[in-house]
Amino acid sequence: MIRSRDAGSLRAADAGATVTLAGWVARRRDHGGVIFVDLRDGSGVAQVVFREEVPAAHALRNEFCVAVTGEVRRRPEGNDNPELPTGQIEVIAASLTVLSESAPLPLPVDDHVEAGDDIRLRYRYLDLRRAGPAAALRLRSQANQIARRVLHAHDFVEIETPTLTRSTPEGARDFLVPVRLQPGTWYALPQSPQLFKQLLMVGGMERYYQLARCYRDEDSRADRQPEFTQLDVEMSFVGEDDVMALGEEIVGALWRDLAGHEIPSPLPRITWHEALERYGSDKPDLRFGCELVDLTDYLRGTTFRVFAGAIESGGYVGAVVMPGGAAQSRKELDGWQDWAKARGARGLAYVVLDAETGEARGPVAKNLSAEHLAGLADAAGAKPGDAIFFAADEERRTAQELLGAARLEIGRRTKLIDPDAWMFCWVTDAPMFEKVEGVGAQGDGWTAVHHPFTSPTAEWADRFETAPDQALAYAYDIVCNGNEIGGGSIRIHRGDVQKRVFDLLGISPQEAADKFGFLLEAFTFGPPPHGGIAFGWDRVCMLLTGADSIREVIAFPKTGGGYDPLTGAPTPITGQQRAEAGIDGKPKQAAQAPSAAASAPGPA
RNA sequence: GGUCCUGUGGAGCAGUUGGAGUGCUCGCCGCCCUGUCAAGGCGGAGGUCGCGGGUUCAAGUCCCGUCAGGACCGCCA
Repeated sequence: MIRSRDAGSLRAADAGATVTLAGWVARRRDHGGVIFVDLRDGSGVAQVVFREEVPAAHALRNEFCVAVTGEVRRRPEGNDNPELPTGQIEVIAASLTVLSESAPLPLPVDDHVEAGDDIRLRYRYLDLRRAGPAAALRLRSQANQIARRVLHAHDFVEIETPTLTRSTPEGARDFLVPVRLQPGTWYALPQSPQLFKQLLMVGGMERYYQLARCYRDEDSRADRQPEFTQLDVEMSFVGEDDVMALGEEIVGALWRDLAGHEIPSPLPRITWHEALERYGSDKPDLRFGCELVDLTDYLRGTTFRVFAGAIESGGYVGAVVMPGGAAQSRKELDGWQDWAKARGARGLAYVVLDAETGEARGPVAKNLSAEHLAGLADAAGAKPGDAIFFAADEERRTAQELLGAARLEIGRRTKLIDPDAWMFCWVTDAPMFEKVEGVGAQGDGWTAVHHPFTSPTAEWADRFETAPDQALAYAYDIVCNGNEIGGGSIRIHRGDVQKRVFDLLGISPQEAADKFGFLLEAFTFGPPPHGGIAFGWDRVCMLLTGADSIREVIAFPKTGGGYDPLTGAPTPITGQQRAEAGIDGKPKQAAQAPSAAASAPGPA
């Protein structure tokens, strides 16, 4: 080793020791006759003192990579720096080796300066020399270890699955890879290891996990990248409660060790329908109240057309209260209309309650009857001085989600959200199916909310076809502070049930065989009941580090356009690459699952 | 595909009603400086105001387009 000690590990007890440190010049203070250099390595920072014996120190510049040998000394009286763990000591340099020089920096390596995202990503390796970004990656490493510790304690087996594979049934766009050896054919990068982990259950591995890289070709968000990581888990011979208990154990260990927070056990559970009713979201933020109020019955009979139209068509009118919202200016209240329109709503009706008299005012108030206005505050749970926002739609969920978004915005604007709080819950009993609008000749159909291998609940197993819009699944999401950090389900392991699900989804036996024949075939050989969960590992690490984007916990993230400013990927290819890659080749035969002919789904 | 915000020496920002590339902090270069710790002092270099077009006597500033980054909707568990 070039160094004998880590700079950040030095303490007063080390005084008198001769050490060799190696690291970077974080900062220098050149006084002419004496030069102080903050030497930074992976462990921290220590002050090195250069005097006339080491004149080369004058030439040091920021981020030069150096090795220094010298004696650790207690700092002179009054010169301690209580800000630094190493602030009681300094190293008196006897010799200096410049291991490599640094060009002038394109961005400051300085914890006090926040550079723009593009320049940080372009020079991510310099960004990572800063304490914050470095700590984020180190925390992620610890999170990985904690998860592995918990899972290995339960005899889980870490297994890698292919990334050059077939399309998986998650429903997003695939990234495709051309195959040179079979021109005209393509691998898909996995959107998750879903099918492989189920095959591993058929294979008797019983308990599988993997920190799996997943790929989805959809637009980025602060919490979405085209490639991301899941902690993927699957278990055999279990029910929902078993999977959720394990999930809680993992989350509990993470937050205990990395956030110093003890989560309640068991975590609260809320059904998917209740989450929408109360919070207007399938990933409710429980850090504050302001729950939605269903006013459909209360306002029945109103002549206000916006509400009456929704009610008469069997829809929903609801409200959310903004505490103190009556104090908003007309401009602010108009701003809510723009806010609502920006998310595709026609507007956001509101009533403000006079802070003194409680009288309801605002454009909507004129349209409501005296009786409806008189009881409105009580019905909505509002006080004088509050504002009440309404949403009405013939689709219950549409109106509720608008109110849910308004609720979050209220929480932010009125600072009702405690930034230090951790509020977890499970959202259970998700619907199995969601209606899809008919395309062309096809009428309306159904699509799987989770994926087509998700098991109906026992209650619905025999009759989900009778009311697909109401059928419930053994599917569960774990939510933290309004972020979905994981989700899973119990899978279908019976061929007859799987066939009925495909029938409802409009997937023909031929199509099922083409896409998933290998899985269906596997399920003819005694598949165990099984289920699992996958955590959005980037999001988990983002929350644990307090970052507001998963980019902060990814070593080399991409920009919103899928561009990597560091490597310049993606790039065009040469004509030769194109020819070799087989992109333009014609496949010899239509790609089929190997078992397509043998295993049209039938009773297992 | 859509909406919004941002783009000004290497970094982060300010730039008023349209009136000279003006300013601040840091960095960079040179000189000085023996106890600093986001050291200090003096001097200096460094600019296609993202790019293109338009309005105007005059554009960093107003308008249109475009590119890049960010946030969001659609999309995506």
